[in-house]
Amino acid sequence: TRSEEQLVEALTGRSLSLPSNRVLIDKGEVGVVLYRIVSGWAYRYRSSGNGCRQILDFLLPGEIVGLQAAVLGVLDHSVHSLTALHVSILDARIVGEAFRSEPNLAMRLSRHAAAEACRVDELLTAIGCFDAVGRIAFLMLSVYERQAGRDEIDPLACPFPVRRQHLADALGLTGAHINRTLNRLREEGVASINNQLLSIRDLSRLTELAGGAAP
Amino acid sequence: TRSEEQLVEALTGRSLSLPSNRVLIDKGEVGVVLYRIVSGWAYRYRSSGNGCRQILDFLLPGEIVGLQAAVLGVLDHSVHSLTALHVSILDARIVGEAFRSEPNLAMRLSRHAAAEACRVDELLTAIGCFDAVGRIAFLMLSVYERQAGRDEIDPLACPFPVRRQHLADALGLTGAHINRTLNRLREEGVASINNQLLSIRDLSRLTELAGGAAP
DNA sequence: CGTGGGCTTGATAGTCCTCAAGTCGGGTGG
DNA sequence: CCACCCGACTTGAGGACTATCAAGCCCACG
Repeated sequence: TRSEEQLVEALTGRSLSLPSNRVLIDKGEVGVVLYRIVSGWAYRYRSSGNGCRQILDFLLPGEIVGLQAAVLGVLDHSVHSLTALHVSILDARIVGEAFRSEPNLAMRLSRHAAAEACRVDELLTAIGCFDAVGRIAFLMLSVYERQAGRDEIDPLACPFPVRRQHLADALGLTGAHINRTLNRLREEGVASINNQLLSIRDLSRLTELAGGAAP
Repeated sequence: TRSEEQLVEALTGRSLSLPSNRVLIDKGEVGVVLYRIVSGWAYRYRSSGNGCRQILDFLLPGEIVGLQAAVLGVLDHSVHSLTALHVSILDARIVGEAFRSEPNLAMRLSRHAAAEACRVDELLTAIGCFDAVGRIAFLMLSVYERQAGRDEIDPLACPFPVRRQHLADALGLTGAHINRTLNRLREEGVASINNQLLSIRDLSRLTELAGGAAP
């Protein structure tokens, strides 16, 4: 991993800061750069002809943005900043180089891509199989567990900078209905979102609503 | 690619035949084998706690099954045969070997995985953004274009061995509603499914219904 | 203090689901 | 060869869930 570090450093560019709600990558861009999120959240989405957009995944600090573009050549989705965002810029050639001379690094990148694909599979399953309550419960759990896997997170104060409209676009619902459903979850003492913080009051109940399957 | 072939052949096992509607891989299996579809169709799906399943992707001849398991270690979804199926068996170590000594092969496998992920992104977008007509139109187009990209396909007789229930499970609808919507598409002269064959009568209309975006 | 964006809430309508019964075709056993 | 049977497909009526549209609220911000 010594030479890996050298490779990464050689192809690491400057960093970039962005306010919230800005374009990081636009659909169709050719994949010449990769980003690594230093701080802040982003999300990737597709827009779909009829003016509606579908959020495919949320991207948290530490994650790589634009891997698909580096492998396939072009990106089929866009990426926006969700919060203020700070990213470091990598040269996309790092992927080709990794495959050529750093198999372990290439393997790790592939694993990252596979994990990302896995999350999309889960989201698709949630949308296809659950009603509004189940979908929201699923997303809450997913976001919570992703963060808890890295840091120590208080279930009653888990960072959750996702707006109603983002939830709606991610879960195939409308903002109005997201709101109603959120109210129900709060009234029933399951979970609530306040001031960009998620409070999980009844984890087992939330898990049950989300389909029981702990990813 | 000479040595690639050697590697592939060295790790290619027997082949396997399966009737329709059988388990090829079960969720949770450790990824020690890969399959390459010689003939027939399969689909991969997740089941979701409440007894419902979500089909994530259809797998056509020539495609690889179980890549994710080979990269991540375990599989988070199951794979069933849709029609009678004939597959050849590969040793999953081929993936590790490819990364270690055949960068081009590894790259190609990664591209395959990325294309698969891309299809899931599209399906998720269709389910999140379209109503029943749009979703069905999307799936018809997707399946047609995947086949037309490989073989010469008659738009009026495109192989489509997908049952109502499969459509329902893939598109987040019920079999009954799939049927009604299929009737509407047929009556309006857009497309119809008969005897496992898809007939596209009005391609531009179908494309429009599917969101206009030609993948 | 005005403004704008996000949040809330209500009434209405539409899409889609549920449940159930009935049809059709192909395969099986007598 | 025919009766039977089963799975897949159809179709209908009623109801549940969610979208739509619109209005009002609230806070942060200029």
